[in-house]
Amino acid sequence: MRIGYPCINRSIGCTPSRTFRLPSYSDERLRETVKANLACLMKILSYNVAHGILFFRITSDMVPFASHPVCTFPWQKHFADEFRTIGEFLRFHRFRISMHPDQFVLLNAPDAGILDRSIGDLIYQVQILDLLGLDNSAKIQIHVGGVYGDKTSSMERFIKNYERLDDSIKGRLVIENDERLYTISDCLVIHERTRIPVLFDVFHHAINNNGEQTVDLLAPLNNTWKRDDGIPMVDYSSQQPKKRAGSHAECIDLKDFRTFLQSTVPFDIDIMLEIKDKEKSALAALTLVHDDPRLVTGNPGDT
DNA sequence: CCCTGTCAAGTCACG
DNA sequence: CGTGACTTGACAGGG
Repeated sequence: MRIGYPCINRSIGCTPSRTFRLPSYSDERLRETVKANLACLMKILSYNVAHGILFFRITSDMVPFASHPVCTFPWQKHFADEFRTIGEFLRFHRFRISMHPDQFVLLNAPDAGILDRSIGDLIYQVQILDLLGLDNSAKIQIHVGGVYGDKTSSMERFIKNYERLDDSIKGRLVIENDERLYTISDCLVIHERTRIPVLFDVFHHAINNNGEQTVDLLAPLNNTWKRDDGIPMVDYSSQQPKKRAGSHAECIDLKDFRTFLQSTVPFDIDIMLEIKDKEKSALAALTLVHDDPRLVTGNPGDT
């Protein structure tokens, strides 16, 4: 089991998501931005190793406009050495890595242009993971997409479009339940047809479900991840008290997290903490686990 | 220097 | 019908 946090670190003094406005685009601006983002990523990863945090989500903002027509600069070649170095570091320390395209990536979009742009973005994210030299246990997690007034046909469209994807994308793609439209049961239906692994978002499930109990879902979900996929990834977050249901908490609710961990034994999973204070909550969660090893299967970082 | 409207992209729920 | 929310705020112009 590993514990991780997404994209940025709030205590380290740099961001790996530096960007600029589209009208300011130039190859030079792109080079300096990506260079700074890569340097910051390395800094975050070093911090994570020093603190035993071996699960990390790399931001899709690493290379601004990577899948936009304006970007013709061969950043893949230009930064190949930097990516390789970071990748060696990741493999040496046995990191687990994920990426999460933003809401504009919709594999079941009826609009051909939206689908094209979505696939373009997936190709970009695959390139990042490939340049890092990571195997197919490094995953790209997306939601099923929109409903477009007809859920059944929208799920069919997802399946059809998924099947047409290049194997390099298929090997890394996993689907995640969302908080409004597609539940875990929907994802499992799609899995039956495509064999795509299903990533369990605990928080979304609490808000949007078909009455399934978490404890009953763990085995079926676990089975959707094959050997090459690595152990299942899970997204966990806490409700921000007194805010609308679904808003992410500022810091982790350790009592709730402990209860969740207890319910997952004996399944070995990697847990992404989607909490606003990022590494701070990850450290708190790790401390909890170290103080009570019975909460997890295996040791933190041991898988 | 700080404030804040806006940013490449899409969908849906809510008020 | 405009706005907020989404895995993640940061840029850049104006005061």
